[in-house]
Amino acid sequence: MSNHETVNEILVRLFANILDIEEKCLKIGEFFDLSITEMHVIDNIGFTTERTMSDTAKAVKVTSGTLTTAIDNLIKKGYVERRRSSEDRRVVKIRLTEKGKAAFKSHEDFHKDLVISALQRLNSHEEEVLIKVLSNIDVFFSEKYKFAGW
Amino acid sequence: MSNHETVNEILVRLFANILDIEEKCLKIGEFFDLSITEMHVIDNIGFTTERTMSDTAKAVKVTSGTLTTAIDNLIKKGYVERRRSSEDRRVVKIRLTEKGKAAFKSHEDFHKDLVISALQRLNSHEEEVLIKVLSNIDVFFSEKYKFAGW
DNA sequence: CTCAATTACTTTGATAATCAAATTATATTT
DNA sequence: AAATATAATTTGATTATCAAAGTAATTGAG
Repeated sequence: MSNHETVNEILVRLFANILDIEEKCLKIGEFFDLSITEMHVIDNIGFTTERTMSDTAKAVKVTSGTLTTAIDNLIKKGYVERRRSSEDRRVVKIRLTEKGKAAFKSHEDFHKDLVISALQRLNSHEEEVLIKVLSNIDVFFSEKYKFAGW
Repeated sequence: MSNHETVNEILVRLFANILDIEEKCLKIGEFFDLSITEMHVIDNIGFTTERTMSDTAKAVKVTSGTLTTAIDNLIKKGYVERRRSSEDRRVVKIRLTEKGKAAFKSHEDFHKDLVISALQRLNSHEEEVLIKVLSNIDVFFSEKYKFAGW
């Protein structure tokens, strides 16, 4: 098997596993009532004082209708607060509650832990190779993105 | 910025975009009537002479009920063939049609492009290092999160 | 050799995530 | 003041998914 095939195979498997692990870890943790999708919305809102629905929808790449229902659920579960802007009453501002912030931190920690674990056994030369490759992939995707249209 | 932060940052961005990009690339190509999920099923069936529903369901990590409906649709769209095994009549064997094989190849090309980009600017020594690094991470994840294989 | 248990798959009934299009309320422009 | 544009929500649909129930075929224990 060529290097290319090997790398492809491992990358595909890694990608599939990481998503799976993230989901499973979420389900057994404190914030088990959040789906991956909801966690990513929380992640995106982050610690910003307040942000609008439109900004958030654009950032997480869903329609505003989809975000409305996502936020409805997150409010029901106590992770997010919503209020109308007084400057422009069409605008709705959202932000994380304390519980939402806790979930954010927990998710952040999970990521940190994953990366630390993954890099633990690498010497600095190996780390550099890995970073080079990740950057290349990153560039590949931004190129693709450009033409994939938006 | 530390290596850890760099890796984390790139990984987060990569993960946020990868499915999205793959989806967009799919939609503008010849096989626009396939969803990402369906393409992954096709990818998994591959060029095997024939495989069973159970094997495939396990490999793509969905229940057999979910796979049944996925395969129903792929058959409707002409990508997959299904027949009962004559040795054991409980077993259903599936395989790609010619159209399915064409879709498989197209998806494979996308991945090849990705890997070629990823390996750009690496010399053969670095390629070896990369494979070692990726393999380690891969093994590490399957070990550490074995429990996630519930 | 038979029938209870197991296996392989499909069906059913439910939920979550998503979109496009219609709707509502507000702001801006002409 | 009326027409247009914007921000968000609602509506109606689709797709992916699961768990549990159902069906058909095979295996194995007595």
